[in-house]
Amino acid sequence: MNQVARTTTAEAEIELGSLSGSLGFLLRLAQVRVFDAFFEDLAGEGIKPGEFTLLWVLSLNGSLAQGSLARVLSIKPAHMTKLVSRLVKAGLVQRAPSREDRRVVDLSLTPEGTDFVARHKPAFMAFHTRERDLLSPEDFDALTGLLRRFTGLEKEDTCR
Amino acid sequence: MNQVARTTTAEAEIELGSLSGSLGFLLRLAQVRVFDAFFEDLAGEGIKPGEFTLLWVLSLNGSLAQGSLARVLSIKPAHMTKLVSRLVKAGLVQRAPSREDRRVVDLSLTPEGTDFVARHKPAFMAFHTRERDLLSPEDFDALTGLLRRFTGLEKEDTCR
DNA sequence: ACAAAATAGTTTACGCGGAAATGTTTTCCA
DNA sequence: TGGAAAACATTTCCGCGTAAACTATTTTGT
Repeated sequence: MNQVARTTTAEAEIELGSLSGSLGFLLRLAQVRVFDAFFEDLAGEGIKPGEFTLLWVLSLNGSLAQGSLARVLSIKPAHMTKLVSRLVKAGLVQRAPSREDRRVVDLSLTPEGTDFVARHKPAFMAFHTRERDLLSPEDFDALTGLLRRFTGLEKEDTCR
Repeated sequence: MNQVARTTTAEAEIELGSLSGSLGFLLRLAQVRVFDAFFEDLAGEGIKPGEFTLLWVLSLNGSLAQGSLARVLSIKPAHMTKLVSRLVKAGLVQRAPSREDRRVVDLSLTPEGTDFVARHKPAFMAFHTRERDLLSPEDFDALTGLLRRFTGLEKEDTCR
């Protein structure tokens, strides 16, 4: 677990120099913090962030090519194979060779996978609202907005 | 047919649902992006972010207890031991049992370590300025400011 | 048409990072 | 004071994630 800074006197005064303005360093610290919050909430559920994200996106899109999903989630192909294999073994996801291009593998949820997502959706949404509580509402919106722009996810208008 | 008819063109329109507002998801994407930028710049230098961060902080503080350094950088003790061992083996860092408390290990740079940091400081600073170019200046400052507050690194007020 | 290049996914081998258990030293307090 | 509890580092074991090499398909160039 992440120790709450039992800040001995010297520890608070450690000089970080330009590190404290480094985006990479700050992003890492922030991610560690969110990760801790995730497991505080969902430790007992047997869910891991990456796995549930994959199931979630599949549940929203029905069926997707494995490669497309990998690119959208910034998951490398090698890792994707293992991630999907785990979920297939768990009976939540099924692979099917695409009929249009026999190189690609189409992924979709099994009935069990659909049920799994439905069962855990409340905890997932609860975590999102809990994320918000780590900052003031306006700071949270500002932060996610900047991150969306930074990551190129600024697709604000859904096809309308 | 529905949205899946053509997976190649559908990639930009994959539905992410509440994921696109999830802080954890966005932080992960952002970190991947910064990580890529780091290796674009410093691939040939044989530097890895975590290792150089450790050397950097040591160079600014002279000597630190291993545990303090771990807490400040949010590195788990188990990982810290391995990280330090690598740097000791590389001749850049030296361990010394603390005189005051023989449980703690004090870390400091070797002369070679000091020289290493000095040699690579320009590339390190260049990467920081390059990080800034991934966003507009005001967005960058806003983002890092919010992250500092979020991570509890709010060392002082960002005089408003 | 057909060899060369490109693309999708898998396999293999390895490094990063963490949890739990261990050994040692220090602190606490009865 | 002496023994239990805590703190620090390390070791062992395991999962996450990537790079590089490989197989199988499709596309492309001539």
